[in-house]
Amino acid sequence: MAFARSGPVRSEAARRSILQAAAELLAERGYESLAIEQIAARAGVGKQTIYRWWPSKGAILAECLLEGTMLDGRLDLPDTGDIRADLRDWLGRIFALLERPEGEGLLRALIAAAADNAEVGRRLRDSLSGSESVSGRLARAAGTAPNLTPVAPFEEIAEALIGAVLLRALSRTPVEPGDADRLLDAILGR
Amino acid sequence: MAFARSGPVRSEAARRSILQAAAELLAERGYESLAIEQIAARAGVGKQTIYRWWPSKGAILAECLLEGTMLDGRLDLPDTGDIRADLRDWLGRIFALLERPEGEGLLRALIAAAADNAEVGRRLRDSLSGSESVSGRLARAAGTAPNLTPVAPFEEIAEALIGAVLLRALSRTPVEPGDADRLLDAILGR
Amino acid sequence: MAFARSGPVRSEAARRSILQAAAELLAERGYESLAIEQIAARAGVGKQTIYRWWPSKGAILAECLLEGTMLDGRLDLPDTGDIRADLRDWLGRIFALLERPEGEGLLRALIAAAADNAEVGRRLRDSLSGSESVSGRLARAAGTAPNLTPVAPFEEIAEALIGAVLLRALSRTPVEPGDADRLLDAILGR
Amino acid sequence: MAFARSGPVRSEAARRSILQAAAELLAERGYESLAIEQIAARAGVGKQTIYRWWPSKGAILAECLLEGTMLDGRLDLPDTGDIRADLRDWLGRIFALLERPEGEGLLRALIAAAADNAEVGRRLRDSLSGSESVSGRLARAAGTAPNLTPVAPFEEIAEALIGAVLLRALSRTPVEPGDADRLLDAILGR
DNA sequence: CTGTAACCGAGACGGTACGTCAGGTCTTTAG
DNA sequence: CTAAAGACCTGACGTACCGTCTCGGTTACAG
Repeated sequence: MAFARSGPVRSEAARRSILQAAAELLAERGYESLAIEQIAARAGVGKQTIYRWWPSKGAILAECLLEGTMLDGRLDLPDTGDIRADLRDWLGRIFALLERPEGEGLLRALIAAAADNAEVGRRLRDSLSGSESVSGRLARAAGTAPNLTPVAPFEEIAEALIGAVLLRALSRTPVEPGDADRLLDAILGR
Repeated sequence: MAFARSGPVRSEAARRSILQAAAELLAERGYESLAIEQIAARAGVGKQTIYRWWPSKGAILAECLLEGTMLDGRLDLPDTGDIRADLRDWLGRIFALLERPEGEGLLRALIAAAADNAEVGRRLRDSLSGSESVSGRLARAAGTAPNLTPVAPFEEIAEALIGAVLLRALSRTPVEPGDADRLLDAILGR
Repeated sequence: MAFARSGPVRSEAARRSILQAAAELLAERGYESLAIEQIAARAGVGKQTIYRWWPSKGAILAECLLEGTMLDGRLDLPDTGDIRADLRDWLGRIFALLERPEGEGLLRALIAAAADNAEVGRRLRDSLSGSESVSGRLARAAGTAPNLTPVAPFEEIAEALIGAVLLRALSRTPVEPGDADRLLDAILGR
Repeated sequence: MAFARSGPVRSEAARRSILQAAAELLAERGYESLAIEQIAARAGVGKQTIYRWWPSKGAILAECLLEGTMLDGRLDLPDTGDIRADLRDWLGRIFALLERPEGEGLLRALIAAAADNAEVGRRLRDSLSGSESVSGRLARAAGTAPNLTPVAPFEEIAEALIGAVLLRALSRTPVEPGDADRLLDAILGR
């Protein structure tokens, strides 16, 4: 019988160890200084084991995002029925993350990763929008929510909210109490 | 007379040549692959002349932004008196930039630069807002413009607009006709 | 079985290529201008491959001397039974080397190397004395050779002979026919 | 009046300061690590002042040797009438110099300098032979000294003595009591 | 059971770029 | 007009990682 395969199969332990190490090092050193050799060393793994399965450090980070190794669900959009409250809660948690230096650093590292890896760019957007997208939630809520303009262009609103957060991180604008609320009011209307 | 200094003075020709080379290479190769040695080579300058005056490649790019070597005024907010039309024009030009691959690449490179250099982050924000800030213009227009909600939180609106543009570049969302208008309507209200 | 070693092994081809390149460049450029980067370039080898195995350029040259890459046996003391004739032959060949400009240059380069690397100093001395030391040969010959003062202090004689050669090279005294003979007569007695 | 010279003349203070600094630094750091910039700094002089008057660091050292800035007469051959005693005294002082680490270092530095600068080579030889050459003294003594083989080839003997000293320094052979005597006996005969 | 093929860790290899240092030339300024 | 100060270009330094490759050792399926 041809096409038979033999030999051991990909080591799940190595894979998880690599993702873990990559996530830690990204937060510690930023994207530019993140080195494959360091990942390999911290993960206790040969360099070739990384190159065998991922084409670039960006790809490793994309997989981290996909698995939630990095932001593990902490930033998902909740769903209590009150979309406005949910968004307020969600934005509040993101701004809280930005207040801590390591949180801001992590977000900036992710932005850098997104800037040179398309997959990370897409994943980062999805990841920040929670498991269910912000715009999707807005659309679903449109008919029922009493405190939301019914004809709002949901995609654009989501884009603006997330974008504003990214700009915050990039420009190092210090976060002040109430900023999240003001942003939300500005975009959703009062 | 004490405290007298002597010796030659900083070469303006070298300085401009370096900024020019840095801006070109950033557009061509992106931020991560941008190498000081290449800048020096293209500028026809010794490496040490760069290290003497700038602490990092980020600092060079920040100075480029400040001088307008990079986006040289192409993205300034115009001022015709009609703030809504001005914003539409401004956003339209930014989206037009994003449609060309090298334009999108340049913006992503700048984002990467901003992500690891605070000064670039601040300058990028100012640079995108034009010589006069978007929020400033919004505030000034508030009393007079008939087509603008008078009590709008201008800072937040500017943040959202610019942020949305950045997110576009990061997530590689393709630009389609009318996108700029829809974004503007979504945020300023109809 | 524990304690097993794995991984690739040192490349013998790279090692020999580096020694060869170092020997050539030393003769061409002298010791001070001998650059590790040039050795790496000429040997077709990465710089790190040199730094991995040798701590300094002196160490490379010491290994050249040890392997005979540099003077490859051309200057060994022969052994015909007649120690005086052997020494005359040996000194003659050294003086012949000094007559050619590249030979003198090579010897001066070696002296410079010896001056800042102890190992090269020792190896140079051994190397010039041939595989079997001059003083050893003198001692063995003492009982049997009819044309040699029996009680001669062999170590010192060897030292003086080799030293005189070095001084020749350093002071650029031009070599003239009969010089080798005169030196030998002066030191061994007539 | 034609051919009149104007302006200040070469500063003797600067010249001596440079030679002094060069001599000190050579002893401290060796020849390879001896840097023109350091000489300029220690001498309190601009680099250009050195380059204006000397073509290379070797030339500076040659001038030091000529002026006696380096070994200032300490190693001159004395003249008591007893040539053998004089040589013994002279060799003894050289070996004493070799026993101290900084003395050995200085000699090795001078050898390195001689190896890449012809002028230093010649000067070093003369310098070590004292203000009056060893071979000259040997020749003059030939008729009168009772304890010296009258027909000795003086040039070669001087060459051998000095050469042996150089080889000592290069090969780091430790100096032991009586070495100077043994060398002298070996070469002059008993 | 036993081969054997693919995995694993380790790490050497030819390279590129780093940031530093010194060399030697040139220009500006003070005296 | 000299000489200091020091900016300039050049080029080597020694280090960190790149991505590829080669080792032995170690599974886990195929026969």
